[in-house]
Parts: sequence; C-alpha cells; structure tokens
Amino acid sequence: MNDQKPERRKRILLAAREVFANEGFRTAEVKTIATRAGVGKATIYKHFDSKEDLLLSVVKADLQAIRDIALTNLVGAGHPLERLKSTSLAIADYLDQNRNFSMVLIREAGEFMPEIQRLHEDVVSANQAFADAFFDAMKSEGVLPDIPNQILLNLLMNLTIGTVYSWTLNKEQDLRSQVQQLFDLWIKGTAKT
Amino acid sequence: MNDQKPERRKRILLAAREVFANEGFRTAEVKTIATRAGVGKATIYKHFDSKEDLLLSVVKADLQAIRDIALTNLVGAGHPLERLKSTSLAIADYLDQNRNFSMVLIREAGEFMPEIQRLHEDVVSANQAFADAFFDAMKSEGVLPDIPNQILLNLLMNLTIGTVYSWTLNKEQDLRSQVQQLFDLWIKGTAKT
Amino acid sequence: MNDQKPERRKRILLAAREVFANEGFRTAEVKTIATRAGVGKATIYKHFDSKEDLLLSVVKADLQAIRDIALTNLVGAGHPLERLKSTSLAIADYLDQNRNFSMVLIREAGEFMPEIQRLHEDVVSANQAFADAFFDAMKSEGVLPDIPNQILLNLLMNLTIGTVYSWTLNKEQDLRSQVQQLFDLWIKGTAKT
Amino acid sequence: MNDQKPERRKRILLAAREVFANEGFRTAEVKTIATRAGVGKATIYKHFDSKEDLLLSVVKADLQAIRDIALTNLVGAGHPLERLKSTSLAIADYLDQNRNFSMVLIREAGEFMPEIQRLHEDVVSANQAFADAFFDAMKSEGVLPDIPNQILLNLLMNLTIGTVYSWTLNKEQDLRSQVQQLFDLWIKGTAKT
DNA sequence: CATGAATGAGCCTTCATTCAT
DNA sequence: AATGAATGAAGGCTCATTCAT
Repeated sequence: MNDQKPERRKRILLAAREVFANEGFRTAEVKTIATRAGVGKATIYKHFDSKEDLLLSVVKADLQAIRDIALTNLVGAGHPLERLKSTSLAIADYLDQNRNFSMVLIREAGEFMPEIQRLHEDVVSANQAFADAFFDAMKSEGVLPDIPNQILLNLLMNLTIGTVYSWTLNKEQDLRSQVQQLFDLWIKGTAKT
Repeated sequence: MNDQKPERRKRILLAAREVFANEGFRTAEVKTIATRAGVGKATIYKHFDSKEDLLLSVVKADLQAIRDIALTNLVGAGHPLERLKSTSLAIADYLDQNRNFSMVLIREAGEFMPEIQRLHEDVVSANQAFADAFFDAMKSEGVLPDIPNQILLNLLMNLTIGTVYSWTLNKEQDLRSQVQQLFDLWIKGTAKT
Repeated sequence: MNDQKPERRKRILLAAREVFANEGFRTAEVKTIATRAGVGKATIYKHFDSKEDLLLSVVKADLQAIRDIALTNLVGAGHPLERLKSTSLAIADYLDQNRNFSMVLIREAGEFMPEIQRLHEDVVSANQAFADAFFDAMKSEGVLPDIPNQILLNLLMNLTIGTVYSWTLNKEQDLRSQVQQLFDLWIKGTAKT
Repeated sequence: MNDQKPERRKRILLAAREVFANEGFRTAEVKTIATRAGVGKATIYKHFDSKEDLLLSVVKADLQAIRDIALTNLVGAGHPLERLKSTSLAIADYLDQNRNFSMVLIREAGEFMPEIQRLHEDVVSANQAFADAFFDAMKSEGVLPDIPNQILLNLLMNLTIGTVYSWTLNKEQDLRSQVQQLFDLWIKGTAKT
C-alpha cells in the first residue's frame, strides 16, 4: 500500500534502462517507456523533470549500486590483491546481470560527454589516495612492479574500460570469466617472480 | 573543373567530421555542415544518400586511412615488437592529429552499435592469422609470455580500446606519449626477464 | 455543517474570479484555483462540471449581483435622470470594488462570444419596454433630445461599454468618477437648453 | 516570380486572421492556418517566429492599414468636422470589409492585454497634440462644446470603442451606417444651436 | 465526502529531405 | 549542377479530468 510509490519509480527506471539500451536515448520515446513501465506518460514527468533527467537518473542509480558493491568488498579482510579480485568479480557479476546498464552508458556516453567526463575525473581524483595506499600495499607484497602509481592506475583503468567496452559489444561473452582470466594471468605472472 | 567535385566531397566530409564531433550525430544539423563546408544543403544530398550515410562515410574514410598506415608500417623490416611499436606510434600520431575522428567514433558508437559490432568482428577475424603469426614471432623472441594467442589478442585490444577511450575524454593528453609509455613498460618488463 | 458547502462554493468562485482575471481563462490552471480556494482539485469538479462551467458561473454570479443593484436603484423615487445616475453610480461602485469581474468579462468575451452575444441580446430585448418608458419620461423632462429610443439606447450602451472597457485597461482610473463626469456633462448640457 | 514570397506571407496573414477570428488564438491550430493558406506548417515558422508572433503580426498589419487610412483622410481639405467624418467613414468601411480583424482584436485583447494597453497608451499620447489642434478647430467652429480636450477625447474614444465592440457582436450591423448615424446626430445637434 | 496521484489527448515546434529555379 | 525555400512527420511536455483511497 505505502510502498506503491517507490515501486512505481523503480519500475520506470527499470523500463527506461531497457528501452534506452535497446533503442538509444534520442530514438527512444517516452511513451514506450511509459507503456513498458505500465504507467501513463505524465506519471513519468511527475517523477522526473525531463527525458534527459530520466536517463541521468538511470545512470546514477546504477553507479551508486556499483559504488556500494565496491565499498562493501574493498574494506573486507584478506590480501589487497584478493580483495581487489573479489571486488572486481562482484562488480562483474552485477554488470553481467544488468548488461543493459553498460549498454546505456556506452550508447549515451557521447551525447552526455560533459557529464561523463566530470564523473570520470571525479572518480579518479576522489579515489587517488585510496588507490595509492592500495597500490603501495600490493607493491610491498610483490604483486605489482615498482612503477609510479599514477601510471599503474591509468593502465588498470584503461584495461577495465576496454574490457567492459568489448563485453558490451559481444552478447555471448560473460564479464565474470573475463575478469577471472585477467586475475589468473596477473597472479600467475607475479607468482613466477 | 572536374576536380571540383572530389574537392567538394572532401570538404563536406571534413566539415561533417568536425560538426559531428562537436555536436553529436543527432544534435548536429545538416545545415550546419553545409554552411561550414561552404555548400548548399542539397549538394550534400547529391553526394550522400542521407545524414546517416554521411556519418558512416566519415568513419569509413578514417578507418581506411588507419588501415593504410597499419599496412605500410607492419610489413616493414626489424623485430616484430619494433614494427608493432612504430605502427602503433604512427596510428597514434594520426589520431592525435585527427582527434575529432575518435570523438565521432566514441560519441556515435552507441547509435550505430550494429555496424560497429560488425566492424569489430570483421577486424578480429580478418586479422586472426596475421595476428597469430605476429604473436608467435614475438613469443619466440621472448617478448610475450606463453599464453594462448586468443587471450593475448583480447588483452591487447581491450587495452587499446580503453587507452583510446580515455584519451578522447582528456583533452590535455596526447596519445603518442601514452603509447610510448606502454611500449617502454613492455620492453622494460621483458628485458628484466 | 450544512453551510460548509455553500461556503466552499463561494470560496471557489472567488478564487476563480481572481485567477481568471490575472491569468486568463486558457492560461489559468485549475490547480491554481484549487490552491487559492484552499480545496482539492477534485472538489472543484464536485461543484462545477468543467473549467468552462466554472468561468460562466463566475460571470453569472456577478451579472446577477449587478442586476440586483440595478433593480433596487431604478425603482426608487425621484426624477428618472436622478435614478439613472444613482443606479449607474451604484454599479460603478460595485465594479470598482470588483474590478476583477470586468477583467474576466473583457478577457474572456472573445472565447465565449456566442454566450456573450446571447446575453447581450437578452439584456437589450428584455429591457426594451422598461427602457422605452424610462427614455420617454426623460424626454418629457427635457433631459433627452427627441430621437428614436432605439438609437438612444444604442448610443448609451456603446458609451457604457467603451467606458467600462477603457476603465479595465487603466489601473489608475476609478469608474465612479468617470460616471460622475458623464452625468455632470449631461446635466450641464441639458440645463443650458 | 519575384512576388511569390510577399504573396505567401500575405496569404498566411490572411488565413491567420480568419482562423484566429473564427476559433480564437488558443483554440486555433497552426496546422489549420497552414492548410487554409495552402502552405506547409514549417513555412509559417519561416516567416514568423511563433504562433504568438503571427497573431501580433496580424494585428500590426491591420493597425498600420488603419493608420494609413486615417492619415490620408485627416490631412485633406474641408472643415475639420467634415474631415473627421470622412476619416471615420473610411475606417468604418475598412473594418466592415475586414470584420475579422476586429474579431481578432476583441477576442484576443485579454490574452495580450499588456501589448494592447501599450498600444492604447501610445495612440493616446502620440496623437495628443494633433487631437488638441483638431478639437480647438472644431470648438472655434462651434461644433464642439467648450469642454477640456482631455475629457472630449476620452468621451469620443469610449464611444468609438463601444460602438466597434457592439458592431463586432452583431453580425447584421454594418459599421458605416452606425458611424453615419452618429455624425448625423452630431451635425444636427450642433446645427440647432 | 474530499483528495491528489495518475492519466492521455493534444499541440507547438524542429529538422531531414525534396524540388523548382 | 547547385541551391535554399518548402515541407510534414514526429515527439516532448502540459493540463483538464477521473478515480481509488
């Protein structure tokens, strides 16, 4: 009874994610989203200021979910590399189950480049200190070569971006096994030394 | 007189690349492109079937340029790793000088995902044999670990995609030094062993 | 308890008159009226069939008020010209105190021209006999020239309409002094003769 | 050939006047106007910024026509009263032949009251000096009583407004005979004295 | 009985494409 | 051959009205 309102909002976000992923932001019609969500068009405008606001809300909701997953996993116990691995796998699982989110992000990154750029920089700078500590810990455990953290971070991020990008384009791939493979290689490579 | 047409066509493609890069495919107006190219709107439709055809022509023209650069450099003399490096740097230079092309590709990849997907698969499969030979040569020189070529190719492509993606988002970066840095790391890493 | 409904209805009519006067019929939103009346939107639809019905109710209510004022004053004692003057002044006072009504009437006359037209004709024909008697009385007192009543009535009505129209457009004017002035001129003009 | 563009613009203005007069500004659809003008909807937006701009253009075009008629007639030869009469009759003829213009003006006066108010004041103040001279001339000829010009002007304008207003509401009336009648009364009234 | 959240019909405006000059 | 004026299909958003609570 009293959980009908949040219910509606969630249904709209879900429908929007699917439709945006399938048809793209510009092509998609608000009416389509409304129909799939089982609500009227105007109801969408009660919850979101505009079509654009709806898209950004979809992205934000998913980014928060991912951030939550990351925080929960990174602060756990165990070696840094293990924690990084479990975190990465958890995120991979989330994305595998919500492939549409990545589709939306990739499809609409161009249209909303300024926003994306800001998010990109925010993430990088906000986690600089945390990443430094993490990298230092991994270096001291010998699982990372003695290379400036800045370079390592860039390398890692670019590999991540590229991996996710490829995965969104290959419908048969699952991201978890891609990540698993990367960590296997990493661990094997460092073990040799 | 008879080289006026090719001239016009090039001017239109150039203008289209800039406008698409700055404003995005859906947002950009054909009129803007026509004005910047110094031609009438109808002239564009004499050379291209539609706005979409115009975008794909822009992308194709640049992809061919890059393919030409790659072919010229890869078949040269020297160690495979050196050839790969010089090829990568040459492409990086081209992209640095034509950053707009990447902007277009990234911005519009979503809108034209089916096309991109096809190109993606085409590139991968068409170069499979060539890549295999290349990787085998590098393994025999000890600059690549003994890992299945398929995996290596994926790894390399994902890293490339991610690097290019990041570069398009950071206006201050130049791609050449990014590539240089990657090869420095690679060479340093393999030299240690 | 049972006077709460009439209370509500009046509050709605009052709010509607203000909002229609300020924003115009098409521009005004039912929600605004509901808010100003301190009721819910649906309550308005309990009392009035539609937004249009609400407007016409506003107009009718005021027309009845004016008709009542006129009847009370016209049938009094004194010379016909005096009675006409006092009636006119009383109506002017009412309009001065309810300027919004005239605003509504002028603003929306066009939108509801058929209705207004009907009202116009009704008033003219319904009061024909009464007006005739009145005019004859005034003629016999020498305060009106010997001109067909029909023409006199038209002249008077047009002057009235124009005066009211101008007054609604000039916020600083008060209608009473306009009317006062007109009767001064009239009386002075007839006194000379 | 080269008069096709002005032709189009005129046709649109003409169609707009008719449609606005028949259906009112808010109710009227741009599509209807386009169809009646025999052009596409977008063509209207080539010539006018918006639907509102279109309405104001209709009004302005007619006001200019009327102003031209007035200027041409007022500066002619003959007694002032005669010139005023011929001017008024000329304008009446114009309005009789373009009754729709008045319909539009009356219908939309409310919606665009600020604009109308400005026009109203402009007309009054711009012609103050001219009107003063005219009234003085008529007073010296004994066709106007010795009353302040300001009051006379108001009286005349209100009578005019009311007369036009009534005429727009009565489809059978023609304005010329109304004006003729008024001047007959006026001349007869002053002749007696 | 009063409410306000939900609805969907309706409309202005834009822009890719065409065609007469 | 080149042009740009003309076109009309398409879509985001508003608001009068309804109905479940």
